[in-house]
Amino acid sequence: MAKKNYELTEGEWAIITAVWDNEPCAAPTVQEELASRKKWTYSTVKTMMDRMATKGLLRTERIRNLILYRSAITRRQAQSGEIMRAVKRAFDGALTPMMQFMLDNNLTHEQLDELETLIKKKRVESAASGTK
Amino acid sequence: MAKKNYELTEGEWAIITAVWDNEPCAAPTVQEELASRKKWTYSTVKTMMDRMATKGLLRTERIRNLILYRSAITRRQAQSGEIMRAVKRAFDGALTPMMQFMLDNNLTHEQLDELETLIKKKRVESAASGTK
DNA sequence: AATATTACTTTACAAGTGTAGAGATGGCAA
DNA sequence: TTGCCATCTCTACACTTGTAAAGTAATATT
Repeated sequence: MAKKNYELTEGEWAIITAVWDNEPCAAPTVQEELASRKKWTYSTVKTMMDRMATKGLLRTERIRNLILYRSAITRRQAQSGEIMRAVKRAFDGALTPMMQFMLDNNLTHEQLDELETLIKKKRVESAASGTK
Repeated sequence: MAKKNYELTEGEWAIITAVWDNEPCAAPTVQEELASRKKWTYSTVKTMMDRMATKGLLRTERIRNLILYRSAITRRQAQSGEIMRAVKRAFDGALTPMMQFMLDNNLTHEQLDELETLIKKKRVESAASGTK
């Protein structure tokens, strides 16, 4: 398995999000789905989707006159890619400093509490099975 | 104050990092500094730096035949921008889910411990002053 | 002064991304 | 059968980013 680091553009995020939510789906569906947020014409959406298919972000299946698209990467993969990108560029690849930055700058009281709970639970879980 | 969300490209990150470390500095300095990692010619570096100045990422001061560059944004601002970018695209703007994702996917035991300590300390700090 | 060195300026080009018009095509309604 | 509608295909263009060569100007060296 390749474990590639996917870095999607703004537009690609918009599109693949719509695909995840409707998959498998045709280009017009995606265009309509996005119509509220993005004022993209059908042409625009279709072009982007085809480019994404070429890149391996989407897969296509042709059924008679219709082309069905599905995502070729999972939401998790894309999310992970986005995080990796940030950590690599802005924190020299080190995750803990990045999390620390987020703690210091972006979180409220309640979110801190929430997080602490999560960590506790996480620790218990990973203790219960031989985790890295 | 504008509170803009800065999104730097890969190349811009490389350059501004060198600037932060040498500021104020001239383009040749930056080029030499980066020479090990990036095999960019002077021309390339200079072009990028001038574009960055135009964009407001760097500021310049001309002293006779020399142009001195300084960063126009702080490392923190750039880091924050990178995080905001990720959270906006990949987590619909919600920070806690992003942190949870990082906890679940990217961290080791030790890092979890580390983080918990940080959170504890953070909580004490913010309790000690009327924080949001 | 003549030359070499250093730093700057101008110009260019390819790939990628956002954006879309215009035309082709297949299937359904009148 | 004749159009109309949905969908697809082709082509294009501007802007950004990475990349750099070539030329010019200022300074330093001999």
